[in-house]
Amino acid sequence: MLAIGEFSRVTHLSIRTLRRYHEAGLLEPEVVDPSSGYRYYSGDQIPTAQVIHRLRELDVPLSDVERILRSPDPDQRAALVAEHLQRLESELARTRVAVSSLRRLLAPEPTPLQVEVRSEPEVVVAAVEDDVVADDVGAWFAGAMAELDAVLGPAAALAPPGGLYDNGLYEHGRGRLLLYRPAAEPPTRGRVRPVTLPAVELVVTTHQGEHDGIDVTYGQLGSWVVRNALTVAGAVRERYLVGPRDTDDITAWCTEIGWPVFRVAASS
Amino acid sequence: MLAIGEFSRVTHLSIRTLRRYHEAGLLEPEVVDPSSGYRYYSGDQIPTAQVIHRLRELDVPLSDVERILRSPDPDQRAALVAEHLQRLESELARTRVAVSSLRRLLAPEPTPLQVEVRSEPEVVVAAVEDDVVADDVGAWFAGAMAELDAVLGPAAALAPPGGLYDNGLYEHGRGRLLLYRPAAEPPTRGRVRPVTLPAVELVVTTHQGEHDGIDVTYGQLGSWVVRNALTVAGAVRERYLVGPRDTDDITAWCTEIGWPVFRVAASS
DNA sequence: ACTGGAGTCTCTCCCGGGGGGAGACTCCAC
DNA sequence: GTGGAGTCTCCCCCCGGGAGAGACTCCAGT
Repeated sequence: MLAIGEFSRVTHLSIRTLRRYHEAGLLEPEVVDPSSGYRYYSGDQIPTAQVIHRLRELDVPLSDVERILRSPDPDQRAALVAEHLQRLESELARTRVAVSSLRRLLAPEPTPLQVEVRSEPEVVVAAVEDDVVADDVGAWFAGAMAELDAVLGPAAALAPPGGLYDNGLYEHGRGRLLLYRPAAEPPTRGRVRPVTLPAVELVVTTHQGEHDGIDVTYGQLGSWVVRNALTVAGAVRERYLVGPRDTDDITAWCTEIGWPVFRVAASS
Repeated sequence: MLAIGEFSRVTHLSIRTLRRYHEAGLLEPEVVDPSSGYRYYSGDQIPTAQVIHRLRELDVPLSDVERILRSPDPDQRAALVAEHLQRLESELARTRVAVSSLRRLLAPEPTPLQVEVRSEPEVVVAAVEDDVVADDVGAWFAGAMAELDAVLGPAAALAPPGGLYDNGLYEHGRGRLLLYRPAAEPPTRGRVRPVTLPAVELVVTTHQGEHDGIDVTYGQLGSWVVRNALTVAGAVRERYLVGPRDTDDITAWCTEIGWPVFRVAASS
């Protein structure tokens, strides 16, 4: 039996942290003296403590650490760990994107922007629509696109798919998302419905390359809108002119961004 | 001039976050209506907001973001950013270490441990000693070793260097560190002083490979100590038998860990 | 048996970087 | 002039820890 101080020395976890892990039910001391409240750990708990330590170093939340420790099956445990390693990997990808677009932002000469103003007529499309939290956009998008493709079939590549992004998504972190594909006679199946996109006046530009860096382009388009004394009205529209379904060359991807505005007199 | 909502839409920063950035002095609105408190941003602030966004995605603390934005010289700015990228890289290294030792921990068959009990005589060494916070151990170690080498000269590789690690370092995150090199006549220069290491009874094992995974070995040694009903007494000792000064092959590194104990009757 | 010091307990407060929501005020178009 | 959208401030919550106060407990030495 080890008192908390000794256990701390052996595991390199601070006394405070050990107490917190006890409180969280993550690492219960083998014995707790009911009168004094002293915690006593057994030597067998050292490996467990170290696993927790490692997982925390990987920024695995305590709740997930608990799930991993509680799962009796080693295979299942390995799967949970692998899941987190995957999360780390996607974070790494995110970091890479941030670095590259930071470079782009700090570049002395900003890329000039091709902006066009266009009247978009009302159109009926096959769409999937949901209220989504900002963090889930990626997953939702993949699912919605898959469902659209499943319902419409892959043949209908006549016109590129697109999406509408409710502004609440950026302002409050959640909002309505709509993903659509043009279709002659939009069916109703699963989450797919016919939806009428209203006619709008759009300020349009295109974003080249990886989709993650797109908010830089959003910002440039926003600057343009401000300089031209316009006001944004309604959900942003994106159209995926060239995307993962078309090519594996990420740099060739091309996304059109359309911002609805009020009363456009003339384009520049 | 953009109200906060519009600015949020353009920059993809949430309204709340923009308010916080204002409060933190990071991104002051161009105009704040003194009567209503309404914030109004100019289009020129969009790039700044996006730079902040990117830096935050790289987990740069707000205080450092501010320093980066405030530094007028682009070169200096680039240097600050590069500094953070380096931090990211070292974090990545830390992650890799955690992953590998997690694998080691979850391995079904733990490596058997060679443990030895040894009486260490009193010895006088050339040492650097300081109170150090846990996070600074790496930097302190590098500095102290460099100073020892500078004072003693590289020739004195007769016996490997070593260190004493106060237990408070693990229990409370800070404590006394001592790094030494054996020397016939320890000089007094800079931070280097002659220090007498007291005689102790040591439970000793060795750790192969990268130093970062060493706490797993600490744990194994701790288990051994517990199983053999011993009590830890005093600061842990490490000796760097093979280290970065000897070889670039990290897997060949070899660190001896010695834990002082009370009253050892027999070894196992 | 007593005592002192080290060890441990619980408690509250703090940090950073956000999110949630209440309740009041303001802006603007009709 | 009015309603609804937009915005304000204020307070509480989240995580995973760290800091410190004040009281209690353990244990070795006398």
